[in-house]
Amino acid sequence: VADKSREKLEVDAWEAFHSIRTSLLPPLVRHLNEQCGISEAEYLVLRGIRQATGLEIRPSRLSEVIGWEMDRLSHQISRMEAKGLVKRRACPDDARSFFVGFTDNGLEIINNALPIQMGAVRKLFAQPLTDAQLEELVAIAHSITSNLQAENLS
Amino acid sequence: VADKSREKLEVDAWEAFHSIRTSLLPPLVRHLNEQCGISEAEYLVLRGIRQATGLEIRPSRLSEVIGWEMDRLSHQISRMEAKGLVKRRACPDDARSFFVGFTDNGLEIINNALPIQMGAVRKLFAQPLTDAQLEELVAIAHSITSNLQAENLS
DNA sequence: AAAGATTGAACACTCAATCTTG
DNA sequence: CAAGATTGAGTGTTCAATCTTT
Repeated sequence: VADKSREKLEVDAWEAFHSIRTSLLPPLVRHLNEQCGISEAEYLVLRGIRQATGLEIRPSRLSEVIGWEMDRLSHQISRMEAKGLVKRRACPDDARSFFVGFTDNGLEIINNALPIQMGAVRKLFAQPLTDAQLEELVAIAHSITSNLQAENLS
Repeated sequence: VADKSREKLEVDAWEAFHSIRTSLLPPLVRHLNEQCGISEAEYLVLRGIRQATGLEIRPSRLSEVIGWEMDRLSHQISRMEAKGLVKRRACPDDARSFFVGFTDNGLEIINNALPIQMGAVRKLFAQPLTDAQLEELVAIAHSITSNLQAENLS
């Protein structure tokens, strides 16, 4: 009986995790779109660049910061450059690389979007949870990512 | 000081939630692809159909079961029909609608994939967590989705 | 008009192959 | 050859518009 209830618990928790994803992300993304005029991908890239000290950053570094593969980032930067949100600037040290920086419009948009999105996350994600639940989420994520290093699905 | 630590907790928890998403899903999807030859979208649709009693189901019902909008599902069914994973069958009651069912190949694939994917989820997601943590995830999801009904980001 | 479903365009992501510079 | 980045094709997702049947 103990095994059976553990199994049900596992399935329920997995579905719970997915229900958070699927219920929370769409309204957040829609809100970002309507209030700030940018997509989630554009938001993540602009936020990543803003974390850089000099308001510009090399793509390989940016890909680490936001956890994307280079091919994904390269496509996204191209689309955003075409839209006038970011611009590429030559890199003096290494001719293979370059810097990505904001356009004036891109900087204005992300400065506007950051507090708006943070407020929305707070309202929809954090507000209904207790301190203990927030702490537990951090612990859970740590357990899962640690275990991931060890396991490899063969 | 209390407000400050609550704010940090909220940001940490939000990042923790995302780190689960971004660390767990890619290996699971890759595993599904390599072991079963299908994508995540194909898996979700096939699993949804298998939950139907008669091994076939109407699209509008399927869209509720898996939580997708109809346009997304319609595109996906078309691609899967072209690949020979599912087939459309006329619906006698209502000429606007139809039934989606498995092809022989589609049924074989999902019967093979279900236990494989469940095992992978168990190994990467559930195994490192305690019973209490799994229960907490269910409670957290419930709090968030309940709150979502009340809030609307104006 | 409402319900069930589809379509085409725009945007996003992944894979494998490629190109250039170090 | 390694590293940094790009490209093109294939797949997936969203939005708004559309079409048919009820």
